[in-house]
Amino acid sequence: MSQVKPAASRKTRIQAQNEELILDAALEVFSAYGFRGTTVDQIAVKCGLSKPNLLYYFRRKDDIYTAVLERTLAGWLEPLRALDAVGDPIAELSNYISAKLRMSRERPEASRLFANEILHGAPAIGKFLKGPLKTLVDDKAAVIRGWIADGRIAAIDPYHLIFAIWATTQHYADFEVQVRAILGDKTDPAAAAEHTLLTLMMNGLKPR
Amino acid sequence: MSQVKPAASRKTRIQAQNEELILDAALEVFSAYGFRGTTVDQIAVKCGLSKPNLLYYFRRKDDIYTAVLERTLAGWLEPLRALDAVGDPIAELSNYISAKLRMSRERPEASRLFANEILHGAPAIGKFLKGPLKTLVDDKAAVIRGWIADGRIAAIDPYHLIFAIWATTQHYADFEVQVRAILGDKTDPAAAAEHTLLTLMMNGLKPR
DNA sequence: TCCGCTCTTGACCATTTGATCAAGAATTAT
DNA sequence: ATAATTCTTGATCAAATGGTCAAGAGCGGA
Repeated sequence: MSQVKPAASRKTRIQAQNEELILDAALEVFSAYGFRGTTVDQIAVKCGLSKPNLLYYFRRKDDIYTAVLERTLAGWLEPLRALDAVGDPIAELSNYISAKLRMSRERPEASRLFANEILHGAPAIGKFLKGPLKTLVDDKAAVIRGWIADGRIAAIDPYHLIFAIWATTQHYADFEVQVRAILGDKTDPAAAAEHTLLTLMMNGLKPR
Repeated sequence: MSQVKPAASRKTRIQAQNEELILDAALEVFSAYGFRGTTVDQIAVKCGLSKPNLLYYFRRKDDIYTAVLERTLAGWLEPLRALDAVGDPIAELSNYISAKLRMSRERPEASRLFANEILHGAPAIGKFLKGPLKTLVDDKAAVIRGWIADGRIAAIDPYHLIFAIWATTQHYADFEVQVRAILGDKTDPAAAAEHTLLTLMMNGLKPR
């Protein structure tokens, strides 16, 4: 009786290593094809493991999916968390927009993974949306409302402002093929996008 | 030799009727579950036909999908087409935003269908994006550029302005569950959303 | 009414795919 | 070294699913 729960013991080196391999591959595949559109075998091939081996680490396809979501979720909200009530409103919001645009450019798969999940009714992260996410947004909406009360930015519904920022920034990841189709993938649209969005929103937020 | 191509003859009453039934059902199911996530049987059940009967009208699942896309595509760009170079810029753009928001509210399935298609690389409408859509957007971008040249609105990249409008308005359809999770589905967010977006953008577009 | 065409469906097929399992290979701890 | 544990995989299964087919039911025009 050395241990009450040996099953929950520390992870092996190989375990940690392979789980990371799997989750990296899974993010790519799930974000590209969605949950139903992805086969376990695709993930296995992408990370160089056999299908049964992959299922040794994650018993069900579903487990891989939720694991990827959870791992990605953690960092996703960081920029919003950083929105500081004490800072200058325009600078804070500009920073937030820039950070979100950067994430769209650097981690488009993460954005697409969430987009797909939510688009299909958020079967796996529905509770997260109504819980932690709502809490965070409520919190930051209060911050923005404070700025409005102080007359530092225009009077605008904070929730819809946040939605507008999410929508415009994530658009460049989620709808990338459309953006490329229209802009003709000559230049990286990132710079122009950032300038345009910041101009539009910051100008739009200036107090009356 | 009465007819050279009898195969391409007029549609039967039953044919027209059932094809509509099928496409209506298919829009609902495809928009909710995506292409791979949808089974032919789901569509058949939803419209009350047997699976083989459904496949009598559309030989392959793919055919149903593209038919739905095409039928929906037609009306989708109407609001943008209506953007009139002769009208008042602020009024024209406000109308456009309002129209897009209305579509998000009244036909969210259509929005989600496209969102899913584009999110997954637009395998079925890629050519449409690079062709007709790009042409239309180029055209309207020129209109907006004209307004800017005349000093009637602020100098903003027209393409990214259009993207911003698409993103913010379609967000309410594509990410509906998230919006509801955060707002708590007590009230229809439509009114507040419209007011916020119009304020933000029109204020943001006022000439320097 | 009768004939040809359209429409409908139960049964069936082949493939894909998530998941299992037993047996062997590799690692780790003692 | 060697026993115990962890990893790995070929073979295999059952269910789901896109699609076919032949035969019968229904409809419309002459």
